[in-house]
Amino acid sequence: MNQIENISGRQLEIIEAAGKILTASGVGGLTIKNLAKEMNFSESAIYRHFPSKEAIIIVMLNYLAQNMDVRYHKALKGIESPIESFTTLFQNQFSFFKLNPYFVVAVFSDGLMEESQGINETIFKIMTVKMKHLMPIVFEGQQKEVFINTIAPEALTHIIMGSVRLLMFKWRIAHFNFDIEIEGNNLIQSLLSIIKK
Amino acid sequence: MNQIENISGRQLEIIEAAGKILTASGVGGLTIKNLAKEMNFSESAIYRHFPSKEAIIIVMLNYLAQNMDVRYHKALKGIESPIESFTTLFQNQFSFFKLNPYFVVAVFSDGLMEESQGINETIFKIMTVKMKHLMPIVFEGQQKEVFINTIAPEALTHIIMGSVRLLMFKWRIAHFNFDIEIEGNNLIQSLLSIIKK
DNA sequence: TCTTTGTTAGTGAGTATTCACTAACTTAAA
DNA sequence: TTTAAGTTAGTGAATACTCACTAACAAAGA
Repeated sequence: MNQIENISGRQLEIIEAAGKILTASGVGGLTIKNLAKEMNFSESAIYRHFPSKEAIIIVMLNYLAQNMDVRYHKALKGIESPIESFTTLFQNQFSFFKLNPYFVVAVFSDGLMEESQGINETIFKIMTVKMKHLMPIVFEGQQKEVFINTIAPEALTHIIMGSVRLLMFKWRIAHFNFDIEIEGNNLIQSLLSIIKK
Repeated sequence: MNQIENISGRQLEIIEAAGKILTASGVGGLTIKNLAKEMNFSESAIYRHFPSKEAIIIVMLNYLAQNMDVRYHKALKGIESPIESFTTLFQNQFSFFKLNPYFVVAVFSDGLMEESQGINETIFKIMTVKMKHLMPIVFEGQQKEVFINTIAPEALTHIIMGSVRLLMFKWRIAHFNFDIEIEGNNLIQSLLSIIKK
């Protein structure tokens, strides 16, 4: 889907510093000044590695999206049962979020979005990556009659993604102060108990 | 729940101007300068009516929350059936959002949230108002065995609220370019077809 | 093996712009 | 004559970003 981005070591460090700031202080804290402070060098040095703040965010989101896509592919490989696929997909997602909480901040923050068309498109791409993996699972589950058939796959996918997003949101406003893997698993079970035939 | 706020005519005008800006330009566009321009007077005149920008947002959110609470009460009065209550609650909500799209921008924007404790609390209060009305409907539906019982009412409420939130989000990033009442009704039907026993 | 030349990754000072907010003044109505 | 509601003209702080400059290193030619 996407060509492999060539990210230098320093660029990766900067991205990780940006993530650290996002987790700690949110979108509002992500300034060039704070980024430079986190990297222990001057503000202008940032611009040796990125042309703009927008570029930093876009590269960061792309890097994470790519990471996510690869993880999903690996995790779902060889799994046949839709229920197992469903469970694996979300378990994988929750453990990824646990590892990279700033991803949640970035993707679910509208502050980032409004200004830049490029950032907007990248976030949209991430939603698409997620859909790309979830939809076929739901569809196949309905075909094989293990998931309920009384509702269109798009509608079912919407409901599933919405509840997952809300869990993310709650996790974020709780400042990541509960175990997203445990709560995520609870949600998976709740969802399955509803959509299983 | 909340004492009636005493809002002057001018204050209400300013709140409505803020709403107009939110709808058109999002959280980033809501500045005192833009607010003054929308009101056709100088920036400093705003401060004749509000002590701070934060106060404007808080009063606005409180006003909307109160409005919402009253509407829900009226709409649900006299309805017995949980399914009808459920449908009415969300139809009411979607028509309210259609009338006040800026409410969606305000409440679902994380940009607003981060900065101020006061704003944070007000948004939390709004979520509570919504929960206050939805939870008893779900609970009663489960008691009367018209809604499924295989899942805790909290979990069911979470899934419902998540899918509604996601619809709001989609509506917003589509710049309000579809009919939220129609799509909302579709969602209500989808949800009912899942949670009805 | 020097020496020239170019590159990479940094510095610190400064740019224009935007932000919320304020002091001092004016005007008009009660 | 007091007060409410407006004006003009500012403030300081923060923002992303640019500028001229430099130390350290790499490569290539004499």
